[in-house]
Amino acid sequence: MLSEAVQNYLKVIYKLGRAPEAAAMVSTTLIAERMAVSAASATNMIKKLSDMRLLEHRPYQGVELTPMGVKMALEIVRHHRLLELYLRQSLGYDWDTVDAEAERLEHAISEDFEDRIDEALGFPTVGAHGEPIPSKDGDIDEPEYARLADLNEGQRARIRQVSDRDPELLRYLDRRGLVLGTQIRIAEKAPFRGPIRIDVFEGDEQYIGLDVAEAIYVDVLK
Amino acid sequence: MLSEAVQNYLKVIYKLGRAPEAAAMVSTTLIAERMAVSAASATNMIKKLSDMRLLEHRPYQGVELTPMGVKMALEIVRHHRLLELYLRQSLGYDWDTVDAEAERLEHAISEDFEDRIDEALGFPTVGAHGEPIPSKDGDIDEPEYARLADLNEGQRARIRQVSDRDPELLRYLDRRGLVLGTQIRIAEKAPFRGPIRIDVFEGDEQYIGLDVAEAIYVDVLK
DNA sequence: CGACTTGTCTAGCCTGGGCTAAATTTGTCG
DNA sequence: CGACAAATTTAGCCCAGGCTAGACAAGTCG
Repeated sequence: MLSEAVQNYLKVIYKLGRAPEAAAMVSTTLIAERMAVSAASATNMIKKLSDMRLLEHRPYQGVELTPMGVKMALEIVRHHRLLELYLRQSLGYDWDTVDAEAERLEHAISEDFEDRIDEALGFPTVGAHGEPIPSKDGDIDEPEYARLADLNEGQRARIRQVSDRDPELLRYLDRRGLVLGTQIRIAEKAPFRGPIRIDVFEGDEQYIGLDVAEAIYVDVLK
Repeated sequence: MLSEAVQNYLKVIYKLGRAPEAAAMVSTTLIAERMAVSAASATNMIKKLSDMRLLEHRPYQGVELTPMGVKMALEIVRHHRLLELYLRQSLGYDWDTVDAEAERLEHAISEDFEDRIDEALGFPTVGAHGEPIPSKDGDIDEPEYARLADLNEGQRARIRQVSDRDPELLRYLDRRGLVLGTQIRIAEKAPFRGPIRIDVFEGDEQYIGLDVAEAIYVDVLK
C-alpha cells in the first residue's frame, strides 16, 4: 500500500503533466508549489518515487510518470472523482465543497467502498466537474475539449468541464448558470485580454474575464 | 487536530476502561495488545497523552482518561458509530464488515460530513451493534444491559447490543437470527461453563457456548 | 565570455511513532 | 524475608517525510 504522501505526489504530478499548458516534463518547483512543500522536500520524494520506478527523473530537467506511475495515479484520481460525485448526489454537497472532502477521504476508502459507490452512482464516466473518471483497470478517456477563452465571436458551445482548482470560482460560475451542460454563444470578445460577453442559452447574458474563461472547457457546436 | 495514532489510542483506552470486567485503571500491556504494538511503544504514547492532559498516568499502575480525554475519545467513537450505521443503511454493508471500513474512515471525515450522515440517518442514538452513539457535545447514555451469559434458566430477554470485536462472531449470530431486537428465553443452562439452550422468539431453538453468550447484552424482560 | 538569477540538489537536522534490549518495579510465593 | 516472574519503563535506534542552508547547474544579459 502506497503511503498517503506518495499518493498525493502521484496525483499532483499526474495532473501537472496532463495540464494543457504543460511542458513535456514536470518541474520540481511546480510539484513543490502544488504540494505546499519546500523544493528540497519535493526533490526528496522524487528520489523516492524514482527508486520505486513510479517516475523517471532527469536531474535538473524534470520528472515524468512511468506507465506504472500513471496507473497508480489514476487509481487515486478515480477514488477522488467517484467520491466527489457521491458526496454531491447522496449527501447534498455543493459543487465547490466537494473537492476538499473527497481529498480527505480518497486515501481512506477500500476497494469495496469504491465498488459500492460506483454501483450506487450507476457506474458514471464523468465526475462532478466534468472530468473523466478512470476505469478500474486504469483506462481514461481524456476528451479534447476547447477552452472557452480560445473561442471566437459568434461560436456556440456546450460547457463540458470546469477546473476544480478554486472553490470560489466554482461558486461564481454556479451563480451565473455556467454549469455542466449549459449551452452558450460568444457574443463579443474584447481585445487585449478583455472580458468576454456570453449569451447563455435559457439564461442571462454574462460578462466574464479571461481567467475565468480559461477555466471552462467546452465542446464547440457545429 | 489530534493525530491518527493519538485518536486510536484514545479510543482503545476509552473502550478498555468502559469494559464490564475492567479494573479502575487500564494497564499498559492491555493497551499495547489492543493497539498491536510493543509495550514500549504504548508507554511512549502514554507519556505523550499524559503531557497533553488527556489522561492520568500512575507509573506501574495504569492509566485513566481525564474528562478532556473522554471528550476526545467520545468524538471519535461518535464518528465510528455513525459511519457504521451509514455504511450499513446506505451502502448495504453487512453487520460484520462495517467495523473495518468505519475504522479507516473515522479519522478522515469532517464535522460537516458527520453532520450530514447524522441527518441522513435521522439523528440515531444507537449504532449498528446496539452501542449508544455519543451526542455531539460528548454525552453518552450507557445503558446497563445484562450479559446473556449471566441469565438463569427460564428468564426472557431482548437482545440490545453485541460485541463488535469479532466479525466471525457477528456472522455466526446473524445466521442464527440472534440480531438486535430479537426476543429470547433461556431454555437450559448446562453447568461447568457448558452451552446454553435458547428459545428464539419467532425462530429456531439454538445452542450457544458461553463465550458467545458473554458477547451478547440484553434487557431482561419482566 | 563572465556574472547573475533562478532552479535544483545535497547535507544535515527534526518530529512522530514505531522497535529491541536492558533496567526497574511490583507482586507472589516458598 | 528474599527471590523470581511478570509488568513496566528507559535508553537508544530506525524510518518517513518534513525543514533550512549551502552547493551546483542552466539560461540570460551586459
